[in-house]
Amino acid sequence: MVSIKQIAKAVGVSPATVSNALTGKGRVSPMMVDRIQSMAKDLGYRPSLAGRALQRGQTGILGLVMPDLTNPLFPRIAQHLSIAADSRGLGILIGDSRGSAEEQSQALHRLVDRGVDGLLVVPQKGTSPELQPVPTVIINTASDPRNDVSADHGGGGRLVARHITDLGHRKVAILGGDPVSEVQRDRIAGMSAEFNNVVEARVLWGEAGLSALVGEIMNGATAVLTTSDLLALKVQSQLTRSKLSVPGDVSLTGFDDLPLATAMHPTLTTVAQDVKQTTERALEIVTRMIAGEAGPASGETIPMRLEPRQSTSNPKQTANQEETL
Amino acid sequence: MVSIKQIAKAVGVSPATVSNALTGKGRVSPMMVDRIQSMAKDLGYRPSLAGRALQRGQTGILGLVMPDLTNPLFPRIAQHLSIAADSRGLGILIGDSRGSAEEQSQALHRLVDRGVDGLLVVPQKGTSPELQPVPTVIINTASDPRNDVSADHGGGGRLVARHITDLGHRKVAILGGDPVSEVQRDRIAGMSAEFNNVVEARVLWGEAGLSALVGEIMNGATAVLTTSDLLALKVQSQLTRSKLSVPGDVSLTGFDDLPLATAMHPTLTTVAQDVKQTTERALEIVTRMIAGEAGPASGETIPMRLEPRQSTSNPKQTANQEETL
DNA sequence: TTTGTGTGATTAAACGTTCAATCAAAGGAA
DNA sequence: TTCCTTTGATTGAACGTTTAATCACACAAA
Repeated sequence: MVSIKQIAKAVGVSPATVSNALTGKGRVSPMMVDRIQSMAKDLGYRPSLAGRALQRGQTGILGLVMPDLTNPLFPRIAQHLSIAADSRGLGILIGDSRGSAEEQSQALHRLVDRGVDGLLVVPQKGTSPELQPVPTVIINTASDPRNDVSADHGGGGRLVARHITDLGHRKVAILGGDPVSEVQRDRIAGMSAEFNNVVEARVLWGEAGLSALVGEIMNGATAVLTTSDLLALKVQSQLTRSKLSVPGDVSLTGFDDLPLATAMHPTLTTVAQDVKQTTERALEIVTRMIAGEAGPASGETIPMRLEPRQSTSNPKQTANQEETL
Repeated sequence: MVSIKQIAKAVGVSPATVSNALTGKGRVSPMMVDRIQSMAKDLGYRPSLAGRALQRGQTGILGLVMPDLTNPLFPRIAQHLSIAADSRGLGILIGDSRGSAEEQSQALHRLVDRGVDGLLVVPQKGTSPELQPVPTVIINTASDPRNDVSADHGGGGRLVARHITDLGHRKVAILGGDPVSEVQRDRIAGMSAEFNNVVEARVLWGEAGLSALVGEIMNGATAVLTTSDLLALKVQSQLTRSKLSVPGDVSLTGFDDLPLATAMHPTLTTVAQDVKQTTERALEIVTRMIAGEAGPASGETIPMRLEPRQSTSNPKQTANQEETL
């Protein structure tokens, strides 16, 4: 490994001058800067991040903690974050909360011990990660008071709900995976708010809810709104087994716009979140915090986007629909 | 931040002794070790990884480069790797090849510049990542001469093929996503080898292949084997549109056992890879290389596992089946 | 007594970088 | 000339850790 000293010796100058020339900080003559830079290139100089980290007290590394790395959104978050990060010369170290609050806390500690300059945390559902000694941005949902930036899950819920309302549905079922999740609660709250009292909506949760669905439909529900695409796929399976077709007998919506949403038949109406924008904002906030320019939770929210596809249509005319129009 | 010096001062001893006591290296009296350790705990001492990295020339960080972080397998790889890594006190820095060979090379460079001690690379399909100045383990597939460890994709192909053969199918279609992918080619090669000449198998690729599928079935094919679960879902959509049912009219198989495989209806027969074992072996190999104990590509292969589910069954009796039994 | 052998601790340098403080030289103004 | 300012470079310390070399001392053997 070639160091600053070697360049200094090769050019016949002091290490400090080399450092100054390379970082553009002190006072160095233009011609000397040239000589040093080209010599650095010739020798294939790569600054030692370790040396720099020690001196500056910053590693240039950010920690990313997710509730569960098998989260279907993780790939997209990781990708955008990774791209945005290395355009700023930062690295992303991963940490997995493995589904529990204690593991989450340990993951945070490990990253802090590694000397990360900042943390990006998607909290374990239902938990509020303990405060760490480094700048931390929390990506969760609007209703979390600690939330720094997130998709507008409530708004997303309103979007699908409005879509379903516009199509003429007046009685629907809403299916969530786990009521502990603030994100899912916000999505459902958005739906409910939009439905207000023009649409009758029954909220169901988890496996029990999944089983209860067919009953709801027999009872007159003409659409099922879920809080995730995978859940929607499960619902579709359930419906198929009960000889109910989508969207013929019942309309169906998901959330997140995973790859499977367009692979399904019918393609799934869902709500997409702008992961790119969210992660970029998160990164901006955390770098700003690191620079010491920022304060507490800003709580911004990025709009979601409805992706209307084949799985939603007008409701089949039944006895329950007489009041429509 | 509390450093070794502060502990030294607090205990009234030299920094070197503290270092020795904490790492158990030099000669320190047992009682002194006790005093130092408890003082370290009291003060909340955390060793500076930067300082250590500078002195030892090792960062304790590994780089993980994937062809595309949105790869559906990435979450599982990242998770198991992350867990296995931090049980050894290592960190995982992520890099994204973003679908191109050049980006892959840049990602590798960035990680090397960051001072990673080793690299774990899932190569961009069809490429062979350039040699890096740090120990690198390549996770690809058996037919790649540079492969260090991977799932036995060929064996997986043989597994499904045998399953389909055992069920009595004698004419099938195989659908791959992209012939450039060595993994997919190996999977298909395994299928073909197993089918040998007892089952007639037509190999199709990509979107064109997807469209040609129905024709193949009209032509007597009773099963469709794909190289990925998502592809299988697409096939099912296509079949549904053509009023063909799974597995009634045609059996269907996937690959990888993604979450969607059990959410579908019917649940998808697929082949699971033991990501945990693969990543653990990869980690073991790379740490061994770093310790200087290992040589060139070992090329091990981890067996895959068939997951028989509802999407496969005996073929429907048709004119083409008269030779069966 | 001298010589030798452990034992437990210290010293000092090194890893590569940065940065404040310092210095030498040159040029301009008085 | 002397004094001041500017420019371009150097010195030296510091970040926190590790480690080889050294040292002081006690105790046993000669």
